Amino acid sequence: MGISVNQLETVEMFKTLDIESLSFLENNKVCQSFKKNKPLFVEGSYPTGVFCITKGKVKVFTLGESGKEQIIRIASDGDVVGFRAMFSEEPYKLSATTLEECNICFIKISHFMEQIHEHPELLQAVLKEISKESGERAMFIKTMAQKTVRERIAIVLLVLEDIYKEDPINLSREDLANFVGTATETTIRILKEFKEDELIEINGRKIILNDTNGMKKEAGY
Amino acid sequence: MGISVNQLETVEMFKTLDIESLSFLENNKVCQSFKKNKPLFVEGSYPTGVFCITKGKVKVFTLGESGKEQIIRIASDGDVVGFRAMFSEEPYKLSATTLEECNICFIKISHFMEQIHEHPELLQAVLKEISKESGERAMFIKTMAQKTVRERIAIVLLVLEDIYKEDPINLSREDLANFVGTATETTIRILKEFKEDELIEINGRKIILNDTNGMKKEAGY
DNA sequence: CGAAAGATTGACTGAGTTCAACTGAAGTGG
DNA sequence: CCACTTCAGTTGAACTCAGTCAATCTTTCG
Repeated sequence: MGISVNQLETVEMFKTLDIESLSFLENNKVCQSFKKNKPLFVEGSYPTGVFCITKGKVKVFTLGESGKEQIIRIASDGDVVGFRAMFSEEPYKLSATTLEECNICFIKISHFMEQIHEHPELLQAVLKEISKESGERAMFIKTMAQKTVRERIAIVLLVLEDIYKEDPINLSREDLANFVGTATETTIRILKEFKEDELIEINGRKIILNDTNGMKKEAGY
Repeated sequence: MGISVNQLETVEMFKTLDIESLSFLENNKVCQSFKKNKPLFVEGSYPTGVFCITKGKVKVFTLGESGKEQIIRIASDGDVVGFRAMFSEEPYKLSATTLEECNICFIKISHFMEQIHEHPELLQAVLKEISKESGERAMFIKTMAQKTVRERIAIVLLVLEDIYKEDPINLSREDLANFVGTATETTIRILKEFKEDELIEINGRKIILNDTNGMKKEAGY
């Protein structure tokens, strides 16, 4: 834990900030290393600040009555999580947990809001981010309602490819299933088919996409 | 069509505005009466302004490949639709169509943005609105992924009860199905069961909720 | 009044869930 | 370092919820 410099530069949402306000945030952040499977925040509690991921992956999810997680988003380096609840003035509707070891900078609400009020371009960036998010979620609703499980698995693999970039996709089968919105067993069965069709390679829990175009066909676009 | 006064007072999002900026919007709005089934905007096109509903209901939806609509929201008197795309600087991801005869005030982007920049409280209200929307959509994703069709129909009926208030719910079976994310036939069958269990009354296409608590049980809360 | 659209019902089918058993990998403590 | 536990991953089989198709009935509206 501690204060360190020049970590927020990589944060997408802060790209539009001038040096002055960026360094204000830099000076007021608290950076911390998180082990795997550590919660950043839990649905129902109230936000105290925002989390900027500088290294690692975080799952953002919500629990159903049965205790089953629905993953809404996998956040990665350069992403900010937990800012939505700040502006809706509600408790968190979602929880966030690290998927691997992470470096995360925490910025207190008061400091973040201070910069927002002084720097309209940050507000603009936040508004744009939340607007995009809301639009993507509408599309996700449609996907859930209209696509088969097979198509949804293909879609999620394509989304994850973007997030994991060069690296193989590295999620438990259960997390994968909870992102797709299906049973773990179904996920495993369909992954096996994709492997047999040479769309992916499987090394233990790691998945490598071999044929992005083929996968897009599976996704039904 | 034409200009008329004091219509925007009923718009929830403008409640925080002072008289001065409200009257600016009043003076720059264009009010229009829309017949049933008229599109306000279509996904893929670019926003030119926002739509304030002063009378009537509007469905906000997106089309799947098969041509099936997924309804994301039913907007009503006092709601503003079509502002999300303005801030994400993208084309519309959703379409909006009137469900009945509507009175709708249109405010051009330039006028809306002008007020936003001059009146931070409007920006605050917009940000809050979009944040809430995004949170609700995350919950909707979970509902789609984890709830049975029967539960989802109950949930949608409860949502619609809030929107239609005193009036009976008045949607086609197809629209209802497209909100729930299911087939029309399934919707009809389950509505019949709810009627037999005396949770609802059915008069043609109109539905009256008799037993809100019973319906909440069906919704699984 | 007649046509067209929307609502309803029945029969059938199949995608995906659930349950149960088994395998393999990864820790963990003696 | 190995035996033991534990958890993730995998496979099989049975079952069921919900979708599809087709026919019919009802309402709406020109």
